[in-house]
This record gives sequence, structure tokens and C-alpha cells, in this order.
Amino acid sequence: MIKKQKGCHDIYGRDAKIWKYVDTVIDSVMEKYNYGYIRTPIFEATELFHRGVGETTDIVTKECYDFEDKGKRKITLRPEGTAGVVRSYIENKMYGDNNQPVKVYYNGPMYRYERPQSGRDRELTQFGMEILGSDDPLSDAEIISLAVNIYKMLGLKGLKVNINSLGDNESRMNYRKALVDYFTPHIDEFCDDCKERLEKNPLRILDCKVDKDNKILKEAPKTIDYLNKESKEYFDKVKEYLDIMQVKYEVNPSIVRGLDYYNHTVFEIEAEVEGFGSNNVIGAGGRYNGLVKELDGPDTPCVGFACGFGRLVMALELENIKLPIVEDIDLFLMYVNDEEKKYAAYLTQELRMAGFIVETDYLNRSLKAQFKQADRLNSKYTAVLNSEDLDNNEIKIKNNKTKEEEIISLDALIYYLDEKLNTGLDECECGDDCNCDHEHCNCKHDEEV
RNA sequence: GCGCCGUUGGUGAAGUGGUUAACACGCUAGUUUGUGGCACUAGUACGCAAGGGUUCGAUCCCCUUACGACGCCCCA
Repeated sequence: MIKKQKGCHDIYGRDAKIWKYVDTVIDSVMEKYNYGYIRTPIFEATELFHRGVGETTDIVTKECYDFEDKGKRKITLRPEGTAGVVRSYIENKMYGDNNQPVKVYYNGPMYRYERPQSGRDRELTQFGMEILGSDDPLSDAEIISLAVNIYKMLGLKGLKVNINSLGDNESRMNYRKALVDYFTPHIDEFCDDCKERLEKNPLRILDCKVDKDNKILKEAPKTIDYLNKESKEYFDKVKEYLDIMQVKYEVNPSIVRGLDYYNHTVFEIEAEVEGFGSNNVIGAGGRYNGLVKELDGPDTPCVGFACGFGRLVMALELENIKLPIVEDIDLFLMYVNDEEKKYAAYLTQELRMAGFIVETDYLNRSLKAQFKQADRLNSKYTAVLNSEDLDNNEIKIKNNKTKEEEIISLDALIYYLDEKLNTGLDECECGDDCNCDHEHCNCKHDEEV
């Protein structure tokens, strides 16, 4: 048997409904914020990621799917979304558009050659957004608030927003130097990973899980203290806008981010949910003012965010959030003989065209088995097509919940269903302000997610 | 790249170095039933991830590989 590749997943059935629903929420929130959808290729020139994401980052050195195509081109499956968007921005000269800044969002598969574990796959879906062409702190705050609002629209409650500032290049360099100077005399007290980090990426030491209780680590220099005047003012502005937007956050000096292109604002959003694995960061982002220029475009300030779709869905499930997905059908039509079956074929067609979700049996099952199937499909109504009734232009229809049966004229069937199904929704008795998929009421008492 | 645990039917799984691999659910058919959801009966794995080894003999012991779970690195 041919099996799916390591770290990949088939999404189908109920899961697929959830994923599609999350898609629609993302689309609708992005629309409100006026971000345009952008779809860039899943593979790009290898060089794009090496220069864009950073030559020394793990994500490029050991996690990329690199290959050579038949024309000897060096190709890489995108490991993240920003580099492709920036390439497109430059190539399509979006910096010249008359509508600035450019605000875009993407949503699609990314590929990382990693060891799979909870919340980590080789094929992962990420959505994210970027503002290209604004160095206003308001844009940083908007990105963060937009991210938070998507989570909120989905019903997520356990959110923690950590923000920090790396400052501009000057601040970054000064800070990095200060850190190295600080840690070098004490490095023997740290774990092996940290010893390597001192050379490669000293900021990462701050994030170490092993040494997190080390006194030396706790008293290490803070990024904030090394921000120059401009960087500090910038960060203060970002925080001020977040306060104005009523976005709750915490300044966390250990947030440093892994990708080379970040400067100034960086942030991570954690899902604080019981049962989440160690990878509970569901989204992260920050400012990357140097990237466009690095990729041969005009010097353009940008800020962006990316969210791991799979982790987000996991958080929704762990929080047991009821999502408005349709898990039932309106009517199941049953039959016994061939004449009735033909009528079932005709009637399903008619009713579907009229807008109802209608099913019938395709396996020539016994009546008993058809009833079971109707139950499995959570059919709101059932009807056994009976030749005699049909001859009288009648149909016996049963409310599958109350078990009440009615004989009605076939001509009235559509009208009957329309009245029952649509008004039924209006009369939902739940007065709570909850979140259900009933069109007019927001309860979800008869659904589970 | 490293570590740790796992891999038995459609599902949840029990189990043993040796004739027919529990049990439950599900599914299909039948009996009963005013047209089902209860009950009862029957059917439902050529087989214990794959390959190799140890053994008279392995699903159960060892090795390798693959895949899965979790953790580290790193990252969403």
C-alpha cells in the first residue's frame, strides 16, 4: 500500500469542514481590514530563501526541501510565506501601486524537512499577512490586532500575546555584543545547546528551556535597555496603539524570533490551553525592514505575521469551541421497490435544486438499513416513498427528532420543508449569546465540535 | 540531526515461544417489529508494520527499515 509521506496529513470529513470554516473566517476578517489575497508559487528559486530567510538559520540550512529540476534549476519548496510575497512585491513593482501601503494575506501549504511531532509537520499550512511600505508603528499594532481578532472571531480564549523589540540595526548589534560579552565568562554553566548558541545566535540563549532558571540568564541584559532613542520611541508607539486598540499583551524580553530578517517589533501569540504540546505558539511575526532591499528591491519597511493553521485548529479543538459547521441533512428519502427508487431519484434532484440537503440510498439496502443510514446522516426529516401514497400524489414525512409523521401533498413538499426548516431556525429557544450555526440564533446546543 | 515509546481486524483493543489469535463496537444479512433505532441469530483478519536473525517452532526474543506518538534542536 502506498502511504502518505512522513509528516503529511490527509484532511477530510469533519476535519475538512473545520478547515474550510476557518478559511472563511480568515477571509472575512482580512476583508474587513482590507488586505488583498495573494497566491504565490509553492516553489521558488533556492536563492530566495537563502538570502531572504537567512543563510545561517536552521530553517534554511537543514529544513528546506531543495531539489534540482530537469532544467538544472535550483528549486526550493517554500518553508514560509514572507519571502515569496516580498519577491512578488518586488517583481510586480507593487511599490509603485497607487494604493500604499500594500496590504496582502496568503494562506497555503509550506514545507519543512523536520522530525514530526505535536504541532509540527513536514507539510504545514500557514496563513499570514504583510504590510509593505509603512514604517508607522500603527501598522505594527494593526498586524498584531488583526491576528488577535482572527483568533477571537474563531472563539479562541486562551491567548497570550508576547511582544518585544529588537530595535534597529544599530540597537541589535549593540545588544548582541553586550550579550556575548555577558555570557562568555559564564558559558560553562550553560547547556551544550547554549554553548553553540553563543556563537551562532546568542539571542536564543534567552529562550533556552534548560537554563531558564539560571540566575545568570535571568539577569542578562535586556533588549529594551539597548534600544537607541529612536527604537525605544518606536516601540513605545507600538504599545500605545495596542493600548488604544485594547489589545492585551505582555512585553517579554526573551522573544527574539528565529529568522534573520526581523528588527524592531517582534511578537508571538501563544495558545494557553490545557493539553497543548510543547509547541503552543500558534502565530508569530514582526517587522522586517531590511528584507525588500536585501532581495534587490527598494528600501521598504514591512511588518507581517504568520499563523500555523494546524496548531490553530488544534487549539480550537482543545478549547472545545463549537464551530458552525453543518453536520446534518434536511431529508433522507427511502424506498423499497424499483418504482419508488426512480421517484426517489427524481425527488432528490428536485429538492436539491430547491436548496435542501437531501440524500437517498445508493446501496439498495433494506428499509431497516436505510433508516440507520438516515440516523447516521443526522437527517432532520425522513420519508419512505410508498407506491400507494405516490399514486395518491402524497408523501408521508417524518420529523426524525419528534417522530411525528404527516401525510402531505407532494405538491406541497417544498413549501412544507421550507416552512419547517427555516422557521425552525428562527424559533431556536436558546437565548444565550453563544455561537451556533443556526442562521438567526447563536446557540449550538444540538451540535458538538 | 538526536532521544524516548509504539505499530495486532473497519474502530477500540486483549493475548501467548507451539493445534481453531479473546472481547467490545461497527458493518452486512436474517428473525421479531405497524417503517429503523431494542432483542436474538449468522457473517465479517489467508493474520499480528516490512525484511532479516535466534529457535525444532515466533505475533510474542534480537537487529534493520518504514511509519506513528511525544520531547530536544529549531520553528508556526
